[in-house]
Amino acid sequence: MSTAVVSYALNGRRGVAEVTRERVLRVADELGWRPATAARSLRAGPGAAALVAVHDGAAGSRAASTLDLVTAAAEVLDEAGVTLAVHTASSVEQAAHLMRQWWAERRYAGFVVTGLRSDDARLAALRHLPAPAVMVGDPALPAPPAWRSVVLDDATAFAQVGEFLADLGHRRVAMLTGAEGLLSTRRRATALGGALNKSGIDFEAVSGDGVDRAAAAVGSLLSSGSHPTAVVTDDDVTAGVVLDVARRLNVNVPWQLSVVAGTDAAACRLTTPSLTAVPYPVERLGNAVGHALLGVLRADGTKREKAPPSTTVAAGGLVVRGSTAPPDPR
Amino acid sequence: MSTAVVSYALNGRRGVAEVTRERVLRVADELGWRPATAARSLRAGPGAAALVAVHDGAAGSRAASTLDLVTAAAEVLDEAGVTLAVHTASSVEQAAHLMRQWWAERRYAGFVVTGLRSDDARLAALRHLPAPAVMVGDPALPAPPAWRSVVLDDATAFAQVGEFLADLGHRRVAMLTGAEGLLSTRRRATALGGALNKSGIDFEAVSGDGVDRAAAAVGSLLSSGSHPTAVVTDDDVTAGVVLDVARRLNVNVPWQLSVVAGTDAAACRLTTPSLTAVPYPVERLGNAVGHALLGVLRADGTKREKAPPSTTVAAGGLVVRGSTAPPDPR
DNA sequence: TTGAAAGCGGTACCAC
DNA sequence: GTGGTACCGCTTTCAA
Repeated sequence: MSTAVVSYALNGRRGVAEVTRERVLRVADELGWRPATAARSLRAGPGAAALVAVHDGAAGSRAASTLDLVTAAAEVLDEAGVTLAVHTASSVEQAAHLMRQWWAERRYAGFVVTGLRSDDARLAALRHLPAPAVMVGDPALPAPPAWRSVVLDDATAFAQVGEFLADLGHRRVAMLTGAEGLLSTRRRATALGGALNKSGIDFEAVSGDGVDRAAAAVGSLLSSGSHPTAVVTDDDVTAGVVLDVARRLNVNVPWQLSVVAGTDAAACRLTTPSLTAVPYPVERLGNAVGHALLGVLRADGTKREKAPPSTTVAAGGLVVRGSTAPPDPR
Repeated sequence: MSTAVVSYALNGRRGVAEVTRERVLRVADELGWRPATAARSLRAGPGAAALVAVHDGAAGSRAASTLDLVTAAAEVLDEAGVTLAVHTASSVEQAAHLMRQWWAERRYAGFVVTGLRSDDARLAALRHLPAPAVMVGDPALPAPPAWRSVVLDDATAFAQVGEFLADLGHRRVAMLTGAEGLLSTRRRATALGGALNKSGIDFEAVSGDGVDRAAAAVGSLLSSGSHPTAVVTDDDVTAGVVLDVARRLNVNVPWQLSVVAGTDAAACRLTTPSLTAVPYPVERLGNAVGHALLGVLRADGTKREKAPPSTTVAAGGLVVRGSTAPPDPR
């Protein structure tokens, strides 16, 4: 039997007698044989994509959820025979460098980019390649056709937080934003501030990048004479810090201070009081990333499909728990 | 100029005129050319390794540190031109399956395995391949020569915790262990229990697998008439839960209850009181993994080197913070 | 329906 | 020191 027959049989192409096919499949299985990725790639191009996680602390607590995202994406990708690898880089620049290099080496067929920042070196790098890419979390920017975005609609959710706090009667609200350059945290602050200003409520955004700085910021916020009656954070860890600082300063949560975590996580249910939080639908986000990636990889290989360049994943309604209440009239 | 000359020049082999070499390198650089991974792999075999993280919750808070580990390992590996990819699997069995498949596809040259469990399917799978592998965190088991281990000596650290608590005067100590099958948590409990028993101190290990169960366990532990005066956890998140439950039950930490986190993390410094913790030297662990991986990959390619099959990384001395004190004589 | 053969992009051996 | 060439393992075209 010739190699061509085997190849046909294994790849499910027609033109092989059913008996022959079965025999081939059986033997391959018995031998535990699988086609070598390298040989296959040499001919057809790489069949895998990569996500280079920037691991410099600015990503904050979202580092953990990267693996959740990938797991969810892999669920979708596995069925299509695509694998998604995760790598880490210690800076945005290094991430850009790695992607450039790996693209030149034809190691990966495309990339997934998370945690976009303003002036992101990765964007510039990818644009020049040009490699298929999926941008996760942030609104679609003017992008080459080989890109697709998966947008997390947390702006709506944060606006809702603003309305919620307004309805409770809060008049002064502060947000502890995440890392400086992170696009998502700025977008969240804008949405929250917009909703609050519309109700004529005082809003202030304070940099809470990193737990230590967050702790310091909350400290000075609460020590001032008339401090805000509600604090919204960018992530769950920072919200925990707020609770702790408040407790230390004898500020009662939720009566003297309401706290909202910008990203829900298991830990939010376990604090005292438990944390009201904006859902973070990693799983749906991951699935969407999987589909977007398949689209962008296929579109590149065959004809340009007219797929929507962007999918929006709703964050969902605020999960109200014990850390929010009407402000104490004092 | 022929392809052979180019290949020689780029790979730094001798037998090429210096002028020629420089010209080749310069042109390659200008063109942004890099050898295709697939073509290279086809001849020389894969040049990358993979870590398949089991992502089923049992890994607990250590999920986040996987990326730290990989980052530290990559630092070492980059210089040798080896890349380490991370993938996730939803169970030990799936991880084993993926490694088997990827080995058959000659996609990766070796694997890194973390979070070993008793009766681990990954061990059996890898043993049958046989693929070069680095086992992280647990003591060396009877292993094929293509394996190497990076051992975290947390047993010593946990024994030290026992002595520390004994010296403080505690007479009843409990440990909240992590996921059932996890080898490391069992080893830690054994070391702690051994040290305590030697001092004639009452020791009890309770399953605290998952935050909810941990909370419940601490609750019932503290509600009983004469509860332990010290609790040791397997990780930092669980320690946070202990603090919270204690606070809710009006058990004063550290005077009525001392708490020790089994794995130090940034969060341990920020609780009130801050958490006494066993250091978790991810970075050193990662570097060791990098070196071990290089060793095991090279040993496979060329001659069998007589490198030590196992590297031990000390956890280091207990970091004493505010959550531990002599027990209240009541 | 099957077999033979040409690449894919490098590396390494061989003469020159 | 340099150029020609076989080969890595698979896919695919073309003839039989």
